[in-house]
Amino acid sequence: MDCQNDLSESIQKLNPKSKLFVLREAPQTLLPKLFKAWNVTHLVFEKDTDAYARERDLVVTDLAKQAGVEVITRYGRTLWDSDEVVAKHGGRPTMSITQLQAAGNAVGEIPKPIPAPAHLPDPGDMPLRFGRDEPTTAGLEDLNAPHRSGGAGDKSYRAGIAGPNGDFAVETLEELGFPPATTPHRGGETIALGKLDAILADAEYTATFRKPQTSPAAFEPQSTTLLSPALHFGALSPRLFYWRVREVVDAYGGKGGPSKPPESLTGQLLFRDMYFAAQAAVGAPFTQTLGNAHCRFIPWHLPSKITATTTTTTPTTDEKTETGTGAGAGAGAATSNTSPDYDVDSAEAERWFRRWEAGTTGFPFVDALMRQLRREGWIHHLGRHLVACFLTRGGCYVHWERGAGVFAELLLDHEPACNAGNWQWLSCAAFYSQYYRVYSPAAFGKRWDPRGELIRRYVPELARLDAKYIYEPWRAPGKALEEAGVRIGGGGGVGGEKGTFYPEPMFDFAERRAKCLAAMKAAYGVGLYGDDGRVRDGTWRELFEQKGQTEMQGGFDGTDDADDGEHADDADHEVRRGKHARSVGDTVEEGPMDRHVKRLKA
DNA sequence: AAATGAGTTGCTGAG
DNA sequence: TCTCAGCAACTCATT
Repeated sequence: MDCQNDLSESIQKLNPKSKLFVLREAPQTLLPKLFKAWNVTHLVFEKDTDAYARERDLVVTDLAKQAGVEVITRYGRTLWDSDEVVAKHGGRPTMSITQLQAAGNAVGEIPKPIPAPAHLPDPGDMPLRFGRDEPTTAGLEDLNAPHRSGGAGDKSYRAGIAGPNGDFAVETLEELGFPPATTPHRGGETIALGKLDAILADAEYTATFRKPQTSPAAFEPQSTTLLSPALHFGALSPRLFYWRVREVVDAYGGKGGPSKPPESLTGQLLFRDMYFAAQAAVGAPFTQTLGNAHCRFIPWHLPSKITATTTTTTPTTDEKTETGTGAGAGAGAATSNTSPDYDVDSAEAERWFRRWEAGTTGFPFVDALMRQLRREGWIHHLGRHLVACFLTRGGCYVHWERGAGVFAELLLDHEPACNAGNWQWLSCAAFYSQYYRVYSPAAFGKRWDPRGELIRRYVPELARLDAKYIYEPWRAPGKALEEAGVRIGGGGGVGGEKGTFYPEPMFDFAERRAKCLAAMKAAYGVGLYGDDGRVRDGTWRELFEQKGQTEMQGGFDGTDDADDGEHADDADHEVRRGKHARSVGDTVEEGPMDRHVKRLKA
């Protein structure tokens, strides 16, 4: 919204008669009517590699051809056209930064951005002498419903194609039924370009930027550029970013010279291209395990439901694209990693997942990051590493697709390709395999933030606790807790006296780390990938049971809910909705059904 | 072609 | 304060 309003104002500055004209209807039904009504000769749009976007753009292109409209596409989301990168990489996904660099270099030099127009023509007539088609949502639920306030629902469509005043205005949060944003991060090209200028003005920062050495605990100001949301929403061109950084880097004469990819600023853009190109090659299964030949099958808890219609298709090579928000009308079959349905194979893992999501794990650094994410829509990349490792291979052993779903919902800079790719990286399902390198929820934070300032900010319950104990408050002596006004207790909810209770850690981290390591070793030993038939039909289980492996889907590991044998049968089809917008303060209690849940498939 | 080194971002404890 | 081996050990790139 910030972006659309800012763009509209920029257009108006060039020509007061013009602006950004927003039409409220799905392009698949709207465009054919516009082609006729407005005598359209050309349709120009940006390519995209996301599964839904590809599907939509194919339909639109076909409709345009039928109407005799010439279609022109450009790619603006990446440094190189992802399809060309894939072509130069033999049609295979780019699975390492070296591969991306080699394929990118083979494509050619990264194009320089085209300057913005200096003037714009007047808009023509835009008569709307046709009816409005409703979005084809039959059988689809409104995924955003939980976020719309007051049960008002989405009023933006009801207002008509040209909006409530008939002036093609940008929709408002209120029309969409959303409450005011809680994030302090604002969008729009003007802000993004201003930020870029400010960053580049600091040549030392720009030229010597080394991502692994930026702090995940820094806030006000953060240690990285925070330009990822601008890249996502199209407020900043990655190629403009790249070339303006290059100018500074090339001119830099500081001691020790500039940093280089992959750690440098331009390196960060290369990683982005790597994920986009990987997605372009793999297609729809890239955002999930099932049907993904490049993603290891690891029998995590809380796996996505496998249904007859779960997509396993791979698109043909020519129409590949990238990322978008996927939140549009009709985002359907193809975007399945955020599918709300998953099997609760372990009530314990489900509780851990809920507490992770709510920021009430009892591990303060994890909770601070998750609460920062929920409130502000952004956390530092290394913070994402920690919480992702913790949820998957380094703690909860919960499926990365669950975490990716939560990130997809909360991140301002969410790119399906980067999100899925990074979750695969951190969970060691793909891109990365050193699973024995496990982040510690206490040690990792301390390294960057020994005073625990990030925790004090986002977990106010602990704000006054001595730095010595702030990462592990359960180890604090009673006296220290008392002085800080902290009470440790509860299973992850904040108790009656708001802000005074902080939960006990939900498990012994060292113990969980050891279990996860052993389970990862077993999974690597089995060596299945997502496209294996045994993943779909469930016979993968035999391979793991032969190895005596217990930490897996439906595995019995003798934990607190092992007393429900008589209910095992009706647990088989227990499914939980994956989208549940609980706020940080909510108590996450074990539901009556939870204790009945055991395993999903015989 | 087997072997070696490197891989954006682990932790702990010794020196 | 910093560096480094040890922990256990995976893939990829290069030779």
